[in-house]
Amino acid sequence: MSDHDPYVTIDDSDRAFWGDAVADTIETRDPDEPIVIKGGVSPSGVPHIGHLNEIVRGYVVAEVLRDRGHEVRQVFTADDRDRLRKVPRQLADLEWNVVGLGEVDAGALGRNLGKPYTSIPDPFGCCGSYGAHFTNLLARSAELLGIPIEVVSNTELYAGGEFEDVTRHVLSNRGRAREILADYQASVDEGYVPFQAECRSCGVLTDGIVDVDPEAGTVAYECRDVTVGDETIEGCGHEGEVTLREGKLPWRFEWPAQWSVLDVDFEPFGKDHAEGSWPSGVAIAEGIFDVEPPVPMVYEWFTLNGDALSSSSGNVITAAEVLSMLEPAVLRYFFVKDPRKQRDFDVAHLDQLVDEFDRFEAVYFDEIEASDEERERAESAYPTVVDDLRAERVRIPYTFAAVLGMTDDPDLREEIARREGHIPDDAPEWAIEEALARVESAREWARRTDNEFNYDLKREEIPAVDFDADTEAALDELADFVAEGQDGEAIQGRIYELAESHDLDVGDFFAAGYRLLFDLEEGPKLGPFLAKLDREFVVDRLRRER
RNA sequence: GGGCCGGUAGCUCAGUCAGGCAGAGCGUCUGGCUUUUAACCAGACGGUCAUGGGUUCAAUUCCCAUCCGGCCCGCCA
Repeated sequence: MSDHDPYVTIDDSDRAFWGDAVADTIETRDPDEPIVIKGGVSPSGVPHIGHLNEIVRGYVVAEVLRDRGHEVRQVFTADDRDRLRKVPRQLADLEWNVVGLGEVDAGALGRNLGKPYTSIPDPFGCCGSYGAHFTNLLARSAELLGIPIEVVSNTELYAGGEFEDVTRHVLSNRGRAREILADYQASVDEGYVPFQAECRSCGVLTDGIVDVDPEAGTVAYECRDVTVGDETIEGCGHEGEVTLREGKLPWRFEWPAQWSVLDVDFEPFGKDHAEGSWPSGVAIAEGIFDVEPPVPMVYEWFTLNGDALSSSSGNVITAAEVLSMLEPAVLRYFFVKDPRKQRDFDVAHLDQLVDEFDRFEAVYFDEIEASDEERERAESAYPTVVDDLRAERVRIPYTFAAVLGMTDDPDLREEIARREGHIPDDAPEWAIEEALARVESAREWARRTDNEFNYDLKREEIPAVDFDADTEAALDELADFVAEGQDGEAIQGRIYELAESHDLDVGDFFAAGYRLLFDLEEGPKLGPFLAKLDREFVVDRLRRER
């Protein structure tokens, strides 16, 4: 079975970039074109960045293969005929507004446990079903990242008949199917039938199969209780018959069936599948469907801010939220890193991720020193994270962008960025525009994490202040000094002098300044900051006039 | 209980496949700016490579055991 160890695809390669390792393995198989790359997830609730592994890991490999001249199809199966097992705590509308269950009809959802996602009404009423709603959000996540995928609904594969032959084939060979699966699952017994029927009476997917006639294409069932985790969903007891299109294969068979029907050449999957579904899937693909399993790749799971991603506990972050704080290219870059490592998506330290990306980019353009290893990785990985390779692009360091975010005047932002040397004189217009777009992202990051960059210049209205006479006198003198057009360092020095000459504590005097500008006790280095704001405003504000 | 993956500086991570002086960025500290607050420049500090054994001239790297985080053997990125 070592031939199908899903870890060796990357482990056994000497490539610096895992995407090359996978692409090499795929090429070794000499697959027909277009090469098919698949991912898939149950549309069970709000999609988070963990789910994006199923899309972005495949995309990275697709891009490497395309760079090598191959034609590639990236399909994504919405495994939407799976059962709703539990009611999620949170949902999201199509605009990514996360809402608690109380805001929708939770009772209605609770009554749908055990039914396929696509048989449950959309709680928001905007899509054809619960499944369609969350598949829609998954598709939108891909779109936000600029990744083209073909979304395939499992439900449609069954209902439309594309899955009928494989389903019949499994049922015709159910004895053998049972034997193979029993090697991997202790619970498989003599009476096991690899099919779940959608009860005509209550709609629950039942395992209570009493008879099958593959040739006629019918399955007789009795709607028994279904055990899902530690919950039991009551069956209604109805006895009836369905066609092969009105139910589904259990996951262990459905996955290899997808490989067969969709002709899958490569599929990345989470570590949860590495030792369960994957080996049994390989055996079923070879022993039942007589197809070669795809090239496998295991990815480790992410944590978010140090804790497990968990829909039920609410520790999730969506693509939309992430992309409010950084560019799509940076998020893609996160997925270009080694899939074998457990990785934390740390919102508090997003600046480090962005800095790392900037460096990665600079290595690609040969602008900084780097090891051969780093260079080799950037060479083939960078083109998968950006759409256009443009050496003239401009990147303002993320934390500096956060500083610029303290003011919302776009011209001032650009002026400061230029003065500090973060925008070259000959930078093209598009590059400046994109560079300054990062300011909005960094601002949002500062706001969300409420970190040391979260200063909000109170430009519109002066904060409520109450200074003593000495402080007021010193502020007036500082205003006069600023009015003369002094530079930042001079203003900084003057602040000290004024504090001393008016017998004020230096710290208190600085705090007065921060209070006037930000309604806070501390802030960025005051002199240079004052020098960078428009002078009239600063002078008026120091005089407490507006 | 059996098995699989991960653990490298305060933080985020390279490096381990193929054994050969322990790496980067950020943070911290120091100095520069004639005077506490850096978004600038220069420099320094920082590690028992989770722990303990073993193999080897040499181990972060290979082997064994243990600890920690997570996963699989029931469903689920």
